[in-house]
Amino acid sequence: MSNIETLGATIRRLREAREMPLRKLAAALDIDQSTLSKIERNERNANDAMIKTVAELFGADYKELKIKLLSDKIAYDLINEALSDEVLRVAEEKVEYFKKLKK
Amino acid sequence: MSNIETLGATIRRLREAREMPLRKLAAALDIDQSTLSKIERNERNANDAMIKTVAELFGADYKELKIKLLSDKIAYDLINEALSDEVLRVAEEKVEYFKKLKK
DNA sequence: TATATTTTTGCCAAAAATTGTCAAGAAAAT
DNA sequence: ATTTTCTTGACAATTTTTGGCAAAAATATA
Repeated sequence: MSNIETLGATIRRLREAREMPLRKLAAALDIDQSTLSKIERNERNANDAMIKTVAELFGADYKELKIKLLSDKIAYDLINEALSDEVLRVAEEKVEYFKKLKK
Repeated sequence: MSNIETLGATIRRLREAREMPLRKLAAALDIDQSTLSKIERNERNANDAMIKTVAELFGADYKELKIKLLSDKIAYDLINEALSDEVLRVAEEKVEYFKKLKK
């Protein structure tokens, strides 16, 4: 299974599989339907509360949604960046290093 | 050589090696000295123009500074995130995939 | 110690980015 | 053709980021 699917595409896929209209999911998420439309097309950001609700509602894995939410953001920032590989490698080192420091 | 050093620490190290006061480097970067102080302690973000100037001024590698700038930001966002490893792995896949699409 | 210099801090206002909402139009389904 | 769903663009409200001042704190120098 591919992890490349964006969070927006994932939400849309889950929603359409249940033949649920935007309007209804938007209501469940307590946002305007236009906002949800944009989220599904990756023009707006979802947030933690939203993916939690989506996970519960559709029996999806919250962690997978979270990974998509965060990786979308990073990928978007790096898409036009020539040094993206090194950036991610160094970021990984830093995260590991600073997590250890915290303990 | 470790890549874990933050951009702020790097700038400070380069500056102090030349015994240059904050005030002077701040002037060269066209920002307030208090802002530079915060940048060196990673309380504020530097930007591309700033690292370009720093690279020229100190004969440092612009690309390395850029990598630090971007990786600092990502690492900071992920430091409190349990799923950081997966997030970075997926982000890498996405960047690769979407870069190909662009071509 | 006193003085000068450098660095840090807190605060504020301006600018930029994000968010939420509405209403109208386009697309799709019936 | 009518109804329903989805998309788009615009707007204000809110939040976040930025830049700069001015005073306090820290450091260096005489």
